[in-house]
Amino acid sequence: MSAIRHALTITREGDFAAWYQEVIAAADMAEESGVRGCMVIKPWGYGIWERMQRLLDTRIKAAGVQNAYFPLFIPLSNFVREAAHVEGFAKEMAVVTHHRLISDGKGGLIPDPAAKLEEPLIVRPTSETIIGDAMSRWVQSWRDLPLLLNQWANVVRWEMRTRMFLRTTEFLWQEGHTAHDSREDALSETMRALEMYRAFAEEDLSIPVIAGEKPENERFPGAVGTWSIEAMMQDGKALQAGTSHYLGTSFADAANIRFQDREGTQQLAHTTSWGVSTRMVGALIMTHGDDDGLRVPPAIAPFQIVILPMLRDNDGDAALLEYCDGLRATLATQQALGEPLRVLLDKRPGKAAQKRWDWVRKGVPIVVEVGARDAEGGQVSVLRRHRLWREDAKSDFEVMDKTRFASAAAADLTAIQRELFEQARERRSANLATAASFADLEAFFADDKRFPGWVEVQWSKPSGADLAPIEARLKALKLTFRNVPLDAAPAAGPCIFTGAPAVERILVARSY
RNA sequence: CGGGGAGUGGCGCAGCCCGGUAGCGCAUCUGCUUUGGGAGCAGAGGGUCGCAGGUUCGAAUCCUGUCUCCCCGACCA
Repeated sequence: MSAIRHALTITREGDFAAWYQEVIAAADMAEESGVRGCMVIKPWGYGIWERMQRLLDTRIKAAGVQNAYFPLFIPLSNFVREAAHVEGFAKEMAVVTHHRLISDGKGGLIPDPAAKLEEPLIVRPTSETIIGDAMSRWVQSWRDLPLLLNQWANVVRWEMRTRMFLRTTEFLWQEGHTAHDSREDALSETMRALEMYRAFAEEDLSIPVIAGEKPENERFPGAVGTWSIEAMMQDGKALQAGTSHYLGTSFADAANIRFQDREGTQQLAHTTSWGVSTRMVGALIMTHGDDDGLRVPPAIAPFQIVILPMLRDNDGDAALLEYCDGLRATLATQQALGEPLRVLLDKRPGKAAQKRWDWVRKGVPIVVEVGARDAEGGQVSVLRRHRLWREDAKSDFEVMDKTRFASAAAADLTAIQRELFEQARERRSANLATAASFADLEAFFADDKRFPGWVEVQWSKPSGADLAPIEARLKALKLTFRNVPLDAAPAAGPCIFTGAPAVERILVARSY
């Protein structure tokens, strides 16, 4: 092999946005649907989402949260009750106004004026209000609390600008909604969900994240406090990958979620909500993808190992397949990362080389090629996706004893899971800086060619009208506040914006 | 929603300015030869040119409207 011939035509370095789209197409994850901002999620993309669902759902249930399902449609009057919430979502709402179509006389269909709804229904952009409505009926006594619910659902937000997986008009997510008898308990649940997301991102997806509190201007509409996990993409931008909100009592007030406490007095419940969406798939692509396509961490790979027989369309194929199936059966009895190995024996007709590159682009962690020579020698040729092209080209395949491979596979996958995390974490560490002054911050982001990492600054945390000018100064640099890391060092010295004594350290970055 | 770009077989594109009944590469199918780092040759199939109107003898091409995608802003999981 002379020159490296990458599986994609666009590199991350060349055009990151175009590269992102090429990965989605090349890994066969999703495609446009013809409806504005809506995508068809194809089996490989959906398979990854299903793995995310399974692992996160396990964590959710382990915390004592129960799944339920609430309607897609929310009566307008129900939605309208929490003022700040409405203000935040009103401009991106899909509305159902009719329940029947009639012919327009020209071969088309139009809404039937006679079938206009008494009250419009909105398509949920999030379910605080309708779940709050149910909670108001389900919560009567302090004994009914905490009420811990979650739903897996689709939601619709009519965003101006869409990008596959990152911001689609319709997206899939889970939304946790809980009600508690005290602020402390609700806050504790908010933080529990945040920590759950951190562990999910880092342990299951190998995506390093920084968990912290959002500043006031980045809060969820109607929330008292919003926390997020932020991940650094390979172009240096930040992606908010999950959020957890403490909603105080305002949503309970709007939905009338009240309970009688131990003393017999009526109290408003304290509620929380928290969510993670299909945006995580985008985070996965931009964290682990390379110039050969996607790389999927073993914990969420629909297939962790693909066995690829080098079929020759001759009499030897039967024996080769038998050899491969033996390997598959051996692997299937083993466990890695707490679950049985997911192994595919790719028997499809077609050229083996073509199939190999298909799996490379999809990012299967381990591709095991088995040819006649391997079978005769009791061997296999192992390609580890995350190390492709890393060394001299010939060594991408490791020829090893079949039995030895089978017995080491589980540990191998566990190691890959960790290595992907380490690679991403090292990249992030190398691009995290601090700025002692606003001038430093400006200087850091002045060079557009430079990799735009994240910068931690100290600030005095002004609010309301005092926060707006700071936001504007950041916006001029295309920057936003990300969050105040939970583990940030204490502030000391002046605020870089106001010069007043700083109260905390906050991350600033370009973002999606 | 503003500013720019683009929609032509599955994918990537040419043709459009200067209207005359659609072409190239890849992919697919067939045959032969190949076969362990993306095979070669030969042949074949596949498109009402995003959609709707209009102009014209005739529209992928000109005009109007509209939908969708991409980039830059404003909005956001």
